[in-house]
Amino acid sequence: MGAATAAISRAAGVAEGTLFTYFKTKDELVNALYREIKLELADAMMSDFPRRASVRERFQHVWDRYVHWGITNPVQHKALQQIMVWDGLTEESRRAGITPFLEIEKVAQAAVAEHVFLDRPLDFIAAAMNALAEMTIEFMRRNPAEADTYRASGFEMLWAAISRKR
Amino acid sequence: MGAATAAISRAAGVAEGTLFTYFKTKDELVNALYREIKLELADAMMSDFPRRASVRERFQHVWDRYVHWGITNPVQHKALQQIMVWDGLTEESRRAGITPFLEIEKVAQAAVAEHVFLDRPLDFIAAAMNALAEMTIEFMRRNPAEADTYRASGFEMLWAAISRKR
Amino acid sequence: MGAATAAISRAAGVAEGTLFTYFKTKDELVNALYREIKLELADAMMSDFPRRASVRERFQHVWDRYVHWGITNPVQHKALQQIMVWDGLTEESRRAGITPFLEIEKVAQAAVAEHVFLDRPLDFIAAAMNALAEMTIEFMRRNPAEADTYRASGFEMLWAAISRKR
Amino acid sequence: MGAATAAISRAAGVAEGTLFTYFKTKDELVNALYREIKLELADAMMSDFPRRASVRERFQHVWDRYVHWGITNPVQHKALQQIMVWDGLTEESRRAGITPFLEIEKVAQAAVAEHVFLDRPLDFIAAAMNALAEMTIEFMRRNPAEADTYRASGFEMLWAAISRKR
DNA sequence: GATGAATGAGTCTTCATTCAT
DNA sequence: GATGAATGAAGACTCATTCAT
Repeated sequence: MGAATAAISRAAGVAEGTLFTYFKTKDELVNALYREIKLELADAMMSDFPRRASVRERFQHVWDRYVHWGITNPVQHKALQQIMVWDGLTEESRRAGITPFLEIEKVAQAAVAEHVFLDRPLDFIAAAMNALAEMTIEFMRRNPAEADTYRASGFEMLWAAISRKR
Repeated sequence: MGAATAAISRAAGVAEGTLFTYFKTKDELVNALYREIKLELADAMMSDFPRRASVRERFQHVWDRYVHWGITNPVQHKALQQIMVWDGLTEESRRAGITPFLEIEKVAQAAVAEHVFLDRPLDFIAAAMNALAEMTIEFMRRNPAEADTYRASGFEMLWAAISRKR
Repeated sequence: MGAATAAISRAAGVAEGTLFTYFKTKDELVNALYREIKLELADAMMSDFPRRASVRERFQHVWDRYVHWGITNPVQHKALQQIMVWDGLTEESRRAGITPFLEIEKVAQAAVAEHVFLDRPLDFIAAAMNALAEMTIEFMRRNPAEADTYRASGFEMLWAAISRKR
Repeated sequence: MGAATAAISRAAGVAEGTLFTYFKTKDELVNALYREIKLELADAMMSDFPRRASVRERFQHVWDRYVHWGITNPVQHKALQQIMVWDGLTEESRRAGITPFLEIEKVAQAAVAEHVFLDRPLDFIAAAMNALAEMTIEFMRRNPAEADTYRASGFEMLWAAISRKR
């Protein structure tokens, strides 16, 4: 689906048969690709993470890195979106894809404990961030001139959505 | 992709060839399907719309109807998600798919004018609602026992995200 | 195995995809082909069968028709040989392929009852005929000038092998 | 065909590439395998050969060893059957495969000279033995409880087929 | 206008063969 | 000489599309 194995191997710079020495089936390949991209994304988000900054600054860091990665890696970003609505993604891969983001959940956990965030399930908070970031990336891509404005507005929305008012 | 034309025609209760008397290609068919489902969804959201209620009540109405439709129409919802990341969706269809939701944007416009909402692009607000609703539907589907809690929490997030504090 | 689906469809005078509207897999196709050829062979053997002639004459008739069919239908004959040692042939097909030859077994049965044949399992007798006929066909094909001699000698061997001496 | 070179090298306990330092192509390898198995079979048949026994006893010896080898070496036996109907087997290999069996033909030759056998081409006699033995092996394999009966009956058939009556 | 059998380009996958180590 | 990762041609199979009925 989406990409033919011929296209994938071409993109990877290997022969078509080579893919199948590493992955038994295309499904397996796509699942592995999903985890790989998720890891890359997590790396991008967590590098230079300001562990001692305020909750808001830490979230802002993660947000900025996320949307920046989305803009500068359009191919991977597009692939990720398509894989996420694909039927062949295993529950196992889905779980594995979340793992690298647990650091972020920990920050959220602390924020809930400190009454900075409303008391909501952590994965729900993480998913909200994800959803708003994806939608913000889309607007940034379509309107590059206003990209910075969208990035800032998007984060304001997120912060308002998850933090305790006042 | 995703569904073969053979499956689509079977689901539609017509012969395989018949599809192609109405649509020149499958791409055209999928684009039409997209608009069709979007219309259904808009209908579901706007029926019984409380035109005279408060901004918050009107948004709550729309939100509740949206997530309810997503839960009760899983097939269409899934199709929609897949079509939205599909390469063949035309810009024209995308625009047409938004049209039925202009009513909602009008409400948002009024809310901005009345300083109920922050001053943001209306389509950005609409997209935020969409993104949060999709993510909420996902949680409701995976955790039916807590569906109502998620629906309410999701709306609180949305409202906090777009409304002016205090 | 042996023949590619491309070759089979070409031989059948249809497009490659057409095969798969009639058979779900190649295995299924080959199994069907096996039964088909077996039926043809049985037809060839049993047409003009001299139901009232002596046991020997009836066996001679069957023998002559068999080796003649093998010589004049080399493609089908070769296919049959290859399918018979193929792993994908189902037990069901094997049984179905034998059915048209039950008439011959009936003759053998009568011959056993009349003490014309030695008292051996009927399928063993039939298999002996089959084995000797196949080997005879091979010699006839390799040495067309002596074909008639081989056909006659082959039958003498068979008759000696299965009939009661003197 | 039937077995991939990967499987063959695994069975042989060598690396995939190693096969091709000994054989230029798979065809060549299979041809060599054919001769190898034929040699093994000939060895099995001719060991303890009772050179001074009667013609019948010598044939019986060969027959017993043949069917015994077929039963106890199912893999090689199956391979042999498949190679024999395979298109790539060279005429040269076919001839070479027969060579180890010339000893048997010599016995048959003597038997013809002594008027024990009917006057038929020696290779025709050998082929008949082969054909009946193969078919007998099949019955023995499918019905192990009656294996000895089939082996004896099979030989009786063979002897009747090739020896001069009375 | 509706049908569905037939088509063949395109897809995933296998496997004999090569070659750098 | 041995290895096994890499290759790509060839194989089985799918599916959007056509067209005679």
